[in-house]
Amino acid sequence: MADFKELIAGALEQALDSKLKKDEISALLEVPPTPGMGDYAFPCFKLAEILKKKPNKIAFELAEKIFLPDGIAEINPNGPYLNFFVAKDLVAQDTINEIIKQGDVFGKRDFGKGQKIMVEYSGPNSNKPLHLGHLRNNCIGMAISNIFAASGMKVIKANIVNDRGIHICKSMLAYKLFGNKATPESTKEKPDHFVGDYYIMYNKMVEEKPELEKQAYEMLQKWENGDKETKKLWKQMTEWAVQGFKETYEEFGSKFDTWFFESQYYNKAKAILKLGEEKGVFKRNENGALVAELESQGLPDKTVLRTDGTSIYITNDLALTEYKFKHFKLNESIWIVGNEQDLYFRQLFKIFTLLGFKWAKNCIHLSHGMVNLPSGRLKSREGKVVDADDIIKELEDLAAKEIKKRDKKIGEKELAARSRAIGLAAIKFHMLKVAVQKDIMFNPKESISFEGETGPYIQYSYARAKSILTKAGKIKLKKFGFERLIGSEEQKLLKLLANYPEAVKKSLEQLSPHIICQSLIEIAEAFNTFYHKHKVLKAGSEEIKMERLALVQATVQVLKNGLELLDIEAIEKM
RNA sequence: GGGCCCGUAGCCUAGUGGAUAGGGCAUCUGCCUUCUAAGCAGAGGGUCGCCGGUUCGAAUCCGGCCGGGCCCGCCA
Repeated sequence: MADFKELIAGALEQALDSKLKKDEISALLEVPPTPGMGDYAFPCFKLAEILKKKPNKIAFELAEKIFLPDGIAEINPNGPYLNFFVAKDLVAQDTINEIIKQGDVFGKRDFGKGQKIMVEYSGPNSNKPLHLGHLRNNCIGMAISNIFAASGMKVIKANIVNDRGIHICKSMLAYKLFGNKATPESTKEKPDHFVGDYYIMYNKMVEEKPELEKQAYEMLQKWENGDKETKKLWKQMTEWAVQGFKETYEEFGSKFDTWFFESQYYNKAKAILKLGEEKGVFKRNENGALVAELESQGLPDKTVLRTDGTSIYITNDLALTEYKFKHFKLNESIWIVGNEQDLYFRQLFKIFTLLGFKWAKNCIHLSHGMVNLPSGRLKSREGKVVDADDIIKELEDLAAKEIKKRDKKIGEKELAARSRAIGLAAIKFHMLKVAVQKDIMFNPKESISFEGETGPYIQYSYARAKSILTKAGKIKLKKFGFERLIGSEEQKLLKLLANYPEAVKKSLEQLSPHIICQSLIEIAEAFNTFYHKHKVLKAGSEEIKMERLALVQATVQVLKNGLELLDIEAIEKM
């Protein structure tokens, strides 16, 4: 694709007798607020400092002096800005040809080739089902994985199940006391919900019988000591929970290449703990617990091993992270975890640095905001959550209702597939369109709609465009000059399409999937405007029809590529 | 008390130094015998939390304050 920025920067460098270098100029170039002002603008404020002249005057003089490169149609000084108009037919030609030539890889690059990264996300606790917060986490995890992969990196998606600790013992205790050997099969319950119900039961019971808490801790002690009966119950309940998670992941589309279980790593930290003691990073405190001294690093100290020698959560991460880097030969590892754990990760990474691991600097915590309900914070202890399975079902049902309104004769199977695609698109886009660090308020009644800036809107635009191509039949794209796509609607759409790879690049650099969402919204809006203004199949001439079809085809391609990165299905019928 | 994050119309949100703060929801007005109206065109709605500073120029950078969230466990 012709790099107009490059062209302009080159011409400006020449006109400025290299007073500014090409890449400095390129960095200064911006896009004017309205298309009528031009395609690119060079602000002259920096030059005003260097040349000690008024920026308006500089812009004016530059316009006289500059040599117009091929592809630039017009140059126009506008106050302190020098505005450039690129040749419209060239924009169309370049953009469309490039998109159609690259097809599914348009927007992808290969600068990450040979690099390997692990994306750890989801991280459920084995005592209860997934909730709304996990859904946001899963959306970010999948999108970030896809965005990394689009840079050519090898991505390993990992899940860690927190299957060890007091929380699962609480579910176990309630089951032991009141379960009567029931099973998910016997009660016909989804197995993770089955386990979660006992957790809620425990928390209700413990208010009346505080001694249950002591019993739960005794159970944990038994578990730690390898008590056979306790382990057996634990194994059964963990299996139920994980089986349930897998069903939810399957339905939601979350994929994992590898699974870690805390119970398998928490006691493998001996070597790293010893190393830390030798290096003086970990010290015994007065009670005999092992503590990472971080005060001198501006962080609170962190206990890494209890007085009684048992592990806490970080003990697991210490062992597991070292294993990850060694075993998978990672270049980087990224944890997708909510911002409530910001301090925890700063401590963890600082410990790795102090221990002298050279990969310590390649650990990233992608911290995201919480999902809140109008009634306040999600509290799983009280069962006060929006359950993941419930919300998925609710949105799919809502989508099904909308589909049936429009298509009365739709078959059962087709309806199920389409409503799933649309329902999930609504959830995923809603979770991804907001900057990751922000908290989200989730109002089940109002938060998710199918209109406006939503997943279904993008899908709808795609389906509309695709339907034109289908109706057009087999088209043979001849070599066009595309001098018929110079109207403002076409040009706006073309520019947004051309800008899509930049959006993908930015979303990687800033670890921000919402930049891709924004790009797709703008493309869909521009396409719909174009759609209403111009008939494609009933165009005035065969030439116009073919050129417009090419534009539609390019739009279809970009929307499809973008939705794929967001893990949203592009569907041909709505 | 300390640390981190957030504050942009009734609600949600984009925008980290540049031109008139960009969208969406909701409200109001038009547009389906015309390639899918989950759409399009248009209207109204803003002290960019407040105060000060830096700058030719601040929603954006710095300082202070106010409001909200999270964290500061030998919990995860």
